[in-house]
Amino acid sequence: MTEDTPKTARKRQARGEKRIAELLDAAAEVFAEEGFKGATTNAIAARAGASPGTLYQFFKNKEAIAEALMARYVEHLRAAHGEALDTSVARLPLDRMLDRIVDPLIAFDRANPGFYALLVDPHLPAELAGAKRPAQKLMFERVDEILRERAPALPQGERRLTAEVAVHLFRGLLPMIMGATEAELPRVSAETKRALHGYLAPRIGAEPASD
Amino acid sequence: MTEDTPKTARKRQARGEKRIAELLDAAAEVFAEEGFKGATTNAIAARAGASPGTLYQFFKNKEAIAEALMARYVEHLRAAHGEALDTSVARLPLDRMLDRIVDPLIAFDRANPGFYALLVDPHLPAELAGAKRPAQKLMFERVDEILRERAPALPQGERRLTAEVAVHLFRGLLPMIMGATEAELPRVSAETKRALHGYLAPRIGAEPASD
Amino acid sequence: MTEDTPKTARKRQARGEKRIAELLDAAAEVFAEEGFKGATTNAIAARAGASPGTLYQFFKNKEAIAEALMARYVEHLRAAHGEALDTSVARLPLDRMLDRIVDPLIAFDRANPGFYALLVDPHLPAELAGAKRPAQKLMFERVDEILRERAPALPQGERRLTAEVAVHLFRGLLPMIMGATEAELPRVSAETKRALHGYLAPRIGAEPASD
Amino acid sequence: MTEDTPKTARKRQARGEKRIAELLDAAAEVFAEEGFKGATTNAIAARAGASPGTLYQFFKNKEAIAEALMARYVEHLRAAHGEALDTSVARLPLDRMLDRIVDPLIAFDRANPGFYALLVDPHLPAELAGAKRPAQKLMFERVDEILRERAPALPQGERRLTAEVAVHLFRGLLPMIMGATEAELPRVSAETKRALHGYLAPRIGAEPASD
DNA sequence: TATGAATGAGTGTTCATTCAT
DNA sequence: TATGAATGAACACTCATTCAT
Repeated sequence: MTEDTPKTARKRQARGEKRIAELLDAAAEVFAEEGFKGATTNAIAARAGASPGTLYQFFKNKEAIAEALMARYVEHLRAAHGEALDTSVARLPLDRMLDRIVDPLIAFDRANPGFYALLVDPHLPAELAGAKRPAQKLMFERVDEILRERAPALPQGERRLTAEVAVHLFRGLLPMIMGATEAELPRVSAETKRALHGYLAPRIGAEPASD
Repeated sequence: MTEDTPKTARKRQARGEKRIAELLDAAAEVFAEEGFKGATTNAIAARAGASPGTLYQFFKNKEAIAEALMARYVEHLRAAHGEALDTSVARLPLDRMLDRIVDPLIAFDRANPGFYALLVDPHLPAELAGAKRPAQKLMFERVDEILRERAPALPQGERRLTAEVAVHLFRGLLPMIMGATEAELPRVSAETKRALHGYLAPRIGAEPASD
Repeated sequence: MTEDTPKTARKRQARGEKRIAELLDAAAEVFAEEGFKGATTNAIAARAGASPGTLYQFFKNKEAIAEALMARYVEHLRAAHGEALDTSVARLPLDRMLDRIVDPLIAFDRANPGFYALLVDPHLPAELAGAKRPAQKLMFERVDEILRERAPALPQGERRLTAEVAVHLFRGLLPMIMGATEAELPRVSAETKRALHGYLAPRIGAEPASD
Repeated sequence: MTEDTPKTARKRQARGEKRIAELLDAAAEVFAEEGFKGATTNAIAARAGASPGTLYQFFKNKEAIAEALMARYVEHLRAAHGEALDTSVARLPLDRMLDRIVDPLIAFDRANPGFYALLVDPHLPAELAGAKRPAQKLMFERVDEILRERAPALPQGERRLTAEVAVHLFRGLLPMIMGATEAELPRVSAETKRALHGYLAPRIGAEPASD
């Protein structure tokens, strides 16, 4: 019998995906600690309790690991603050809206320091730089979409710039967010929202447009 | 005469310092392109038209190069927006004040991409991480000082937090600032100031306190 | 099965240990020819038909190679003139006793020029200097033990000094021993024993004490 | 005036020789501490308060330094226990003879650890190995000469072997001699003589042949 | 004569990746 | 699928030696 029975195949695939998940978890830790360049494929494999050979059974090379990891992050991000949210959020007062957007983002970033490590690294190899795009795009597009919903009169160019700047402002505060203790977090979180509020209010108003 | 004549000694020293400057220039370029970890001491030496041996005649190791480079940046920064500026700036309307602070900073960062590369890298070796401190401190303290001048009533804790957040907001926009073409720059610059204005105005007022 | 079958594991381990042995053999040769400092890790790897990477898979650094080599020598030495010998040897007439001790030592040293190279080098790095200790101690203690058996009346201090001097006398002749052709060896060997006999006889007698 | 006046020339030469002496002193120290391979020409120059360039003004290369140093040692050795000594010494009782030979040698070696460092190093570059020859030859020939004087009946072959072995026995004890504190020295010295006495007495007699 | 910057081949070591099992 | 030994091109750094001044 050279073919697997379906059951065996499924089991094998399941095992493979578990391995992949373990390897990505390990990679996230090592990237978070050492950065992409500083991370060693051997260290990643070891952290996952696997051998280098096993690592390369699942990933073509180091870049591919980071790509897959980024892809997983994007997926999680998308799942977390799902599509549904968007429209409703745009109708809230600005401060409530920011609560709804910023809090889960902060939670996600703090829960996933590997995400931050990759996102923030300005010297990823060219191929990988592309892999951050989806994450950045995801955040940018979510914000852009909300802005469109919220301020339909805003010209597209200005809206896109606003969205991009807003994302970058948040990114700028990430080091503080990541470095804060649990006790310090509320203040940092409040400042984050204050900053975004200060930037956005003049453009989109503190209150949603009345219909 | 076993001692150099002063003239000879001075010439030698001048040559040495010129070499150091060339090496730091080269290092700045390579760090900007590849990041600290990605930069190769051989590449730095080659870029400076020197041999690896020469590089190590002046710098103990790779970290020392980055440290010296950072020190030079800090010195330049300090020279550029000298002490004198501070007090006067605090009495301007907020938007004028931001012009006076933000424009030279943007100019400096764009002129010194190596500075940005080191400042932003979250995975520098421990020894080097300390070398960024003075630069960060310089920026933070300048802002803090201005805030104190501008809003003496602001409690210290809040003031320090505000200063730190402001610096981080600026840093967050640096990727856009660095990546902008000369044509795009005015818009990016304007957005930068808008963001800082939005964040600071509620705390320190758009107009200076009347005496 | 995520575990190796015992057989596979054993085979892999066997391969590893064979490699280690090959690398140590190569190291012994290169150390013998060039001394520790003069030996190149690349040369050692090449001599073993391996790549530098392989060498470093098994040894942390150059020192560790020499340490492992020394440990192997000590082990062989211990195995060669095993414990059993000691007591019996002490009851022989001095010249017969020296035959029993000196001949295998000469054979060992000539068979292991790398041992000599490390033992004799007075400028090993500090860590490594400690690794010679066991070998020196082994030889010293064997002699000390024999002396105690042979001349129980000899005060400990004198006995220890005698043992140490005897070992050094032998070591002093090692260059002649190592450099001798097979044809010259008997004369060198005879002189070695004569020298030791001349030094030891006055202290412990040419004949064993009669019970 | 393109020619130096004799006085100037002499002064210059004197200065040159002083420099050479300083450089050799420095070299002796560094060789003693680090061995020949471990010594750095830069370290030697620095220790002498000179620049590398100056060092190479006087010595063709690192080997030449060691050669010159060895030559100086040989000269000093020769001066210390001058020719005159020989004949008289051979007529003394063996223990008195050994006092006369061994004590100054011990003193010389302890005073010149650089000598020991070079003499003992088995891995000097080929060219340099030759430079030790004169020192070894000096010691060997002195002993050989004394033996001839003392025991004219001894066949040449045996005599030469005896001389060589005696020199090696002494060399073997050098590590103890060099490492001994001033307080320990008398015991070590006594053992040295005892060992040589034990080896030599059977061949040349404890008392000089009566005329 | 003296300096010290300059050189560049070479050292120990690392690490992404491959391969035999 | 998994292992871990094997590879070899790089890398940071050194040092004997040369050269411009």
